[in-house]
Formats: sequence, structure tokens, C-alpha cells
Amino acid sequence: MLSERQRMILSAIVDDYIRSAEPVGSRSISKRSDVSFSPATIRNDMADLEELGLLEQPHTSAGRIPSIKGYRYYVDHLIHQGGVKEQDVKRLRGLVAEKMNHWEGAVSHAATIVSQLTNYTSIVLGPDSFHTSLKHFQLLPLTDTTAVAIVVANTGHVEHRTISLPDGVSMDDMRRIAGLLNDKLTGVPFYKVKTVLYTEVANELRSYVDHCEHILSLLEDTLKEDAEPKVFLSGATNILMQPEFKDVDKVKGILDVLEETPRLMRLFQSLSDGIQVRIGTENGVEAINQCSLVTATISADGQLLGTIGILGPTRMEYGKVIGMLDYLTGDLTRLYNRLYK
Amino acid sequence: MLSERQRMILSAIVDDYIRSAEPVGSRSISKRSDVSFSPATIRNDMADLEELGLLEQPHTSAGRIPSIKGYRYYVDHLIHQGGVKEQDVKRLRGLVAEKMNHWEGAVSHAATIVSQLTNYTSIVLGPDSFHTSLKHFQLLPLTDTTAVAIVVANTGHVEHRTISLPDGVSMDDMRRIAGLLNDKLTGVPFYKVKTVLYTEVANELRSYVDHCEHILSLLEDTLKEDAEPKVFLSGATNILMQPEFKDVDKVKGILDVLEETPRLMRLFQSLSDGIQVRIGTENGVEAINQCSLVTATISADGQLLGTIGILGPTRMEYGKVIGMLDYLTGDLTRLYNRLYK
DNA sequence: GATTAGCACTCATTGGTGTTGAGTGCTAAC
DNA sequence: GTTAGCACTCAACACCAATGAGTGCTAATC
Repeated sequence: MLSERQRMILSAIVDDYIRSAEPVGSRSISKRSDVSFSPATIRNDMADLEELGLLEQPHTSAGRIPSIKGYRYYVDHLIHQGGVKEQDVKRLRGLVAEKMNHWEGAVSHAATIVSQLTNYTSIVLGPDSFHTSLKHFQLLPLTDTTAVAIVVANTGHVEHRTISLPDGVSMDDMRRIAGLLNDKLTGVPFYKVKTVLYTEVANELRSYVDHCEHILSLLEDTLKEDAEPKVFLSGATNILMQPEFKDVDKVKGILDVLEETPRLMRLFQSLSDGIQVRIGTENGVEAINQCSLVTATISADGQLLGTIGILGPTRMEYGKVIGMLDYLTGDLTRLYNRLYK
Repeated sequence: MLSERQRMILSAIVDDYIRSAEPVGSRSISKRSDVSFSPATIRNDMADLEELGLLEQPHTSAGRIPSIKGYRYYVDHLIHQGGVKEQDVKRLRGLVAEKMNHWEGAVSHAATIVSQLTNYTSIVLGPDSFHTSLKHFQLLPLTDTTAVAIVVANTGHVEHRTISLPDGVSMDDMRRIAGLLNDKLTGVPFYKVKTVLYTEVANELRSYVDHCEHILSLLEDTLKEDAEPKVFLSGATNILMQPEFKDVDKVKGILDVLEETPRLMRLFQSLSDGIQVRIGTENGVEAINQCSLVTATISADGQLLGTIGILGPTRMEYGKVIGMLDYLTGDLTRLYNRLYK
């Protein structure tokens, strides 16, 4: 258990380090107006905190920096909320009004604003295939040989895909195929769609039309795309402005993760509801061991609509970020309800 | 006019520098097996080439590096084509087979492969609003208050957009609106859509339904999105592997341009057909003065379908890149014809 | 007249050395 | 329990000499 003074010192060190990115010495803490202990006293506590694994020393003659465990303690016990500024709130609120007719536009716009306000990277993920099911399927003939497939998910999310048809598929065939799919697939979660397609749908389809296999694989392709969550990124290069990432090689690994959707998604696995903070190695991804990720789920009526994450250095302004996400998810939920209810 | 030997020396310097990223000295050229002149002779020619502005010297006791003008001469007169390797061709050809049902998928996949094969960044732009016109418009009711608008362009490109309707718009209304838009807007280039919408469509619409203004602005929003070319990026972080971009600050500017679509598009302005090379300052964009952009238009039947660009350091393997793009555009055109004809 | 050997000169790079100063741990005094 | 005092550590910086890659110029050679 930490003493009151030790908690105060830890808090001061984390705050200072977040601001300056430089190791914090005992003297600089002692000089703070709200501190009335000598550097020597503080040094003793710092040594204790280091023994507890909450602080680290880059080298003997340097100050202390927080360890992962130190940040964790800070986030869990010491953080002072309400870091969201008046003007930031205004900016965030504005977007709900501005983009009020377009859900995806609003979400991505929100992410852009947050990344600008924080100077970190924001990542938006749509819901994954476990949380969404097919609501409606439609085939729209385009030319003699092409059609547009339109897939609507239960979240209200819509996808389309142009497909080129094999010869000999009539308008009537298409209507029947669409009807069949709506019959069989409505309400089926996307991760099960493939299975159902090849069991229940396949047999019946065979009696309707030729080229059945080809059409099935086309449909599979089309629906597969919907099963993959959509990713939106903003401020990916902000990480380059952080002094601890002056080295190109360190940054390369991080940006690579951001560029490859599957690797990026692994970061968002097994999240629980609400706001969550993952610090450094807690993310379990080698390349971003030096980064923290704050995530928030967006949902309405128990339906998961997406996840928004803020990626920055472990030396992140946790209070500010958590405050913003807290505010933002509430606003987005309200917007969703206004749009789709 | 350059002498034969001078051309050879320039070519050798550019080739060497592209490979090594180090200033090239007279001695190293003289040692090449296809060269039979002494370093002193080569030095004389190098001095001449520098006077002509084709070479530069970082400092007195260093070798020479090509100037922008030098690269330009190299690209225009000295380049040796056919740099595309057998295995690369196989990789590129594979994609046409693999993604043969999905145009956008094939194009973006192609870009990914090219960026991997070259280690540069590849950028794909859809056609802009001057080169495309509206072919078909459809409104698909989704729930009581929402609908999906589907916009088909004359290129075969399809876009959708979910819109939430004002109260009191019936199915019949929607059918009429769609019919009206198809009447008035079919064949209209996207950049003119807004004008036509507010002149020809507006009046007639007013007699059909209430809430006319709101619907008009919804439609404008919907169609506007189509007017903006779609952008696809791949290998954006490859630039970090180039030795001349070891410095984070230099890279930041470049990645920023890539992240902001409008700035990125400015790079692609006023391109003529076919393959084009823009070296360093020729791009007219401060941030990428140290980069070259090779672009190729993709078209079928005189219809512009998109542009693919490769962005790398001025010290770029021009021969290889041009060869690949040459090959690729041909393949993509064939794929398009197979899909939509 | 074109080419080349020879030579003095330039200058970025590298490695070694001493200095500085921020910060520590420990001990003894308060 | 707190603090002053002091010896100690070590990254960062500045300075300096040595190195060597590469040049330009001149005079000799083909």
C-alpha cells in the first residue's frame, strides 16, 4: 500500500513526464508549489516506488520515469478526470449537428477531430461479424451481365458490391435468388453466413438455376466483405511528432501495424464494453510496446455499433483522452438513435 | 548536346546513385567493366555535366549526385526499359485471374502488389467528376424513415449512401423522385450535377412533395460524394526505409500529404494520358520536393477509369516502375473490358 | 587535341579525451 | 521521520587530431 505522499509523488512524476518526455528528478518535484518536502525525502520515496516496480531509471544519474505498472496505477487510482476543455467540447458537439444525416460520416469525422485535438492517432472499427447479422439482401440489375448486390446489416450499415454475372441468368433468376437469400439468411450473423449459404441455400439454389457453384462463390465473396469490420484511421502520422519516436525505425513498426488491417484488428480483440486503457506491453503486440491504446465501444440498445480507439505513446494524456471518449460515445449513441429510430 | 561518353557517365552516375544513395566518385565509375577511361577523364566530363546543371556536388570532397535536371535527362533519354522481372510479371498477372470478379478489388490489390514489389508507395485515384457522368439513380426503402440511395456512374462504378428521410415521404414519393432524377440527370457529368439539381430538378420536385429543400440538400450531399474521386493508398510507410528519409521531420511532411486527400489529389492534377514522370520540384508541392511521382492513366474505350501513381524518392528505379505501370495498365484495361463489356 | 598520371587541397567522418552538470544514494545531523 | 551534505555516476557536449574519399589543376603522354 502506498502512503499518501508516495501517491502524490507518483502522480507528480507521471504528470511531469507526460508533459516533458524527460526523466523527472527529485529537485523539480520538490520545487512544485504544492509540495513541501526536500529533494532528499522525495528521493527516498522514489527509491521505494522503484522497488515496487512503479518507476524506472534510464541510467544511474538520471531522474525517474513511470513504468508500465506505474502508468497502470496512475490510470486506475490517481487520474484526475474532467480534462476536456470547453472549446474541445464545442468542437465535438458541432459535428453531431454538422453531419447529422450521415452516420458513417459523423463517426469518421469525429475520429478526425479527436485526433486533431489530442495529436494522437484515432482508429475507428465497425462492428465485427459476431455482433452483426444480415437484415436484408437485394440484387439490382445494372447491365445485361452485371448487377449490384446490396447487403444491409442489422446495425443499419449498408454495403454494396458490383458483380458480373455468368451468362444465362435472367431477371427472374435474380429475383428468386434475392428472395431465397432473404428467406434463409435474414437474422443470420455474418460469421455464420458462409455455412448457411453452403448448406441451406445451396440445395435449393441448384433447382433454380444453372451455374450454381459460380453464383454461390460470388455470393460468398460479396457477403464476406461485410463480415470484415470497416476500419477508419485518422492522424496516423501524429506519432511522428512525439519526441520518443524521433527514431524512424521505432515508428516504422507502429505505422506498419496501422496500415495492415488484420494486425490492427488484433489490437481490438477481446475488449469489454465501455472505456478501456491498455498500456504498452498490455496490448500484447510487439510493435506497439511503447504505445498505449484507449478504446471505447459505441453502442445503442445493447447493439455494438463500433469501437473507437486512440493510440499514442505510453506517455499519453490519459485524463484528456478518456474524458473525450466518454463524451464522444454518448454523443454518437444519441446521434444513432436520432437517425435510425 | 552531350557527347556519347558524357551520356554514358551520366547514366552510370544515376544508376549507381539509385542503387547506393551515396555520391558517386570518378574512380568507382572508372572501375566499371564497361568503362575504359581514367578517373581524370571522367572527372573532366563530370565537371562539364555539373556546369550544364545535370549533376551536383554535396560538398567539395564528395562525389556527384544527379540533379533534378539530371534525372529528367536520364528519364527522357537514357533509361533502359524492360526492367520488369519474370517473377514480378507473374505476380501482377496473377491478380487479374484472382480478383477477376471485382474491379475495385483488383485495382487496389494491384496497387498493393506494386508497392510491395517496388518498396515505394502506390496511390490509386478513381476518375474525377469531369470524366464521369451519372448513369443511373435508385432509391431503396430500408425502414420507415431511412432509404439507401444508389448512384451508378457511366464507368460502372457504384456508390451508395444511407439517408434518413424527413417524415411524410411515401414510397410513391420516392419512386417519383428516383424517376425524376433518372430523367433529368442521366448522362450529366458529376461536376454539373449540383447545378442541374437546383435548376431543372428543383422546380418539378416542388410540385411533387413537401420538404423539398431538405430532400434537395440530401440529394446534393449524396451525389457530392460521388463527385470526389476515391483514393486508395498502399505502402505509405515504405518511404521510411529509404536512407535519405532517415530524418523524421522530412518524412512527416510527405506522410501528411498522403493522409490528406485534397492535398494528395493536387499532385494528380493536369495529367495527360499514359505514363508520366514528375521529378522532385516538378510536382510543384513543397513537401514532396525530394520525391518523384510516376503516374499512369487507366482507361478503356477513351473513358478514364482512374489513375495509378507510384511515389518514391527522386532516387527512384524509374525503369522498373515505368515498366510495371506499363504492364499493369494494359492488364487492368483488359480486365475492365472483360467485366463490363 | 584528347587522355592520363601526379599532386596538393578540401572536408565530412570517426574516435579519443576532457569537462560539465543533472541527478543519485548514503550518512549523519536535526 | 526529515533534511543537509557530500561523494559518485554517467549522458551529453565540445574539442581535436587522424583518416580517407574525392576533387581540380598542371604537366606529361599518346
